Amino acid sequence: MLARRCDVGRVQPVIDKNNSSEHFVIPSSIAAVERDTGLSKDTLRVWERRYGFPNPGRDAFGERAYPVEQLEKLRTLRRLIDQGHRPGKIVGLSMESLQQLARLEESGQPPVTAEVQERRVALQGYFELIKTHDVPALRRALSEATALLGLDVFVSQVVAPLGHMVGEAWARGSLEVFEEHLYTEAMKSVLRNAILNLARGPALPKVLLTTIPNEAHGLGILVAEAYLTHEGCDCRSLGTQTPVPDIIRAATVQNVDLVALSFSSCSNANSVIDALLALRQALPKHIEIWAGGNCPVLLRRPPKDIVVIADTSEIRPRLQDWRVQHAPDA
Amino acid sequence: MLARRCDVGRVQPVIDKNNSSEHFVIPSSIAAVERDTGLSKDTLRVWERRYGFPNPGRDAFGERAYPVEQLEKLRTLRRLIDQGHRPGKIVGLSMESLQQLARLEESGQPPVTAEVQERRVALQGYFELIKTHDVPALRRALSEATALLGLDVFVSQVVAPLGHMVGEAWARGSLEVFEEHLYTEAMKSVLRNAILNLARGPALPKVLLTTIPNEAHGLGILVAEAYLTHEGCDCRSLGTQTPVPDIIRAATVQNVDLVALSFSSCSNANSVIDALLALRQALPKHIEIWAGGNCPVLLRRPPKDIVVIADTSEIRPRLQDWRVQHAPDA
DNA sequence: ATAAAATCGGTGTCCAAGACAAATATTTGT
DNA sequence: ACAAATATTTGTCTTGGACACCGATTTTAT
Repeated sequence: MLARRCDVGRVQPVIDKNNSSEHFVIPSSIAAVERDTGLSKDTLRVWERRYGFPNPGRDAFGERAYPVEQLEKLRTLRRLIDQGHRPGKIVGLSMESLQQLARLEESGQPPVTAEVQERRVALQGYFELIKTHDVPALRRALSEATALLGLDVFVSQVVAPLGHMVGEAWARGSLEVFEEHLYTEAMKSVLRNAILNLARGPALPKVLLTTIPNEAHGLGILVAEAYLTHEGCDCRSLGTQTPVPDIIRAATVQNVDLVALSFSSCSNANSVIDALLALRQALPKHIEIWAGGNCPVLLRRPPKDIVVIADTSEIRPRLQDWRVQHAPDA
Repeated sequence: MLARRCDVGRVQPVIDKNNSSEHFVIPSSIAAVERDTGLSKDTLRVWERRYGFPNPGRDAFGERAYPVEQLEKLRTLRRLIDQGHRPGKIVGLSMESLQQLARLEESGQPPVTAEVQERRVALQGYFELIKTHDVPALRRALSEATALLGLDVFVSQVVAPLGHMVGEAWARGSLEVFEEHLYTEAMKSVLRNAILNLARGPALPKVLLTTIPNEAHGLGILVAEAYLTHEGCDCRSLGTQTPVPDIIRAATVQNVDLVALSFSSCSNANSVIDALLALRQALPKHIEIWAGGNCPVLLRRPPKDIVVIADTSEIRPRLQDWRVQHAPDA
């Protein structure tokens, strides 16, 4: 009887900090590390070769076995790299240095306008609801704010800055990933509700919204849908992660005027431009492609004939442009 | 000046079927094929080596360039393999044979009970709304059905069989992927609304719901959340794609009684058991782990100490078990 | 002085061919 | 007929090399 991979190897005794009772922690395979960090197997191997980190042990079958500490450091590295740091400069640093580095980032670019300043207290309140994991209360509070401010103001003065706060807190490690998930769920719920309550007018343009595979963050397209619906557009969302050929089919069959895609900062840069090029290439000229989200590569090398939306405030003028350009002349 | 990868190579002239004007179709890189088919780069290369398919050309840099037809065939193959076919038996077949094979599958296992039979007409109606892409009407129809039948009956007699119909239609190619996305979005919207309208009781057990990374299908956890909330549980959803370490933290910090995960048929088998083992290993014994969804590997080799939910009808008795087992004795 | 072009180290992805554990199918033995 | 042993299939992991692309600096041209 052969030993099974899950039975032997990759097991190290570790003392639990909380209850001090001994238990075992299974080091992760390279596939699991890829899954949990978003770093490709190729990248993990080439870092090991070049920088000496990660430095995984080997299980009984000679395959890489990453201890939990290294997985944690890799996750921190990923965050910092998404923020603009270069791998070669930071992989050698200790975990403490990395956390310090993340903290420094904090006071970088404060996206605070005068109006936002006024809402600081409210935002802080939402943030504390996130930290206490009280999703129903958060949802209620956000929902009230929507009703009070109106959808467009809510988006620009609450969703955007709160997203910034959450992103920053996450980047410097003071907000757990699952807490960010809780926030995202609450916000999505509120936005969806707001969209449903709007009168759905068949006004132009007809918009298709989605994200490409590997881009799991769906908050962006919801914000866009909320804004566009509020402006009277005819929105159709495919949800997240639609394969590129299917985006093409949907846009063609449904005869939409523009395709709106959202990209987060954790999206793979090559994947983003590749998908945008393929889309632009396959779709007829008269269908516009809008790409939004806080994805660095969109600003650094914006592909030809793609409308890049760097901020929600750009949506309205862009929409005006479109409507002027496609004014009734038939 | 060096030629850039996106400028040269990988371009083939093709005649457009619709307007017969010539345009160019860019063959896909191996990364794009992985993105759009879900087949790993390793798998794509090893299939090529063993079976001679796919048989991509090479671009100006010697890298694989997959024509669209091959990408389409790969997507069909993926569908059939998810259905239980073996790669070696079907990769050599022509596209026509594959489609025929998919059609044969259709009359396989009809999951029709007497009650379901009664609802056939209604289900057919929903299906036609999907095919006409009328999402608002679909949402309205489904919403009415929820109110009429009650959430539990709606789940078992509408969501489940309709999901089957959609899955089958998709498998035999008579439903586009984007149409499945439209259906999913509408259903999610209806379920979310239904959940919000339920009184949120703080009754036990406290449940954490999510999916692992690489598992994008969020309908499963929504169905579970609807059912469990209807049964009075205290549900907290993290949305989709939470990294395993963060599921562990969320479950620990929020002190939940059980973690419910959903897996679709397209989820990678190794990833599934790996994640479940890691979770079971890291979480204390008193936290139950439930794994649901139509993922074949869950039934074939259910991991130790994991509760496998093969059908929504199993949720209620399982919940009973839990409540009996954890009856107030303190 | 300012803009465009060439240079250069850093970085991720791709390639090849081999190895092998685990999953599945088939044969053998009782 | 059914269980155990054997054979085949299949996906993932391995190593080490190659190179296109990115960002920044330096050089050249206007």
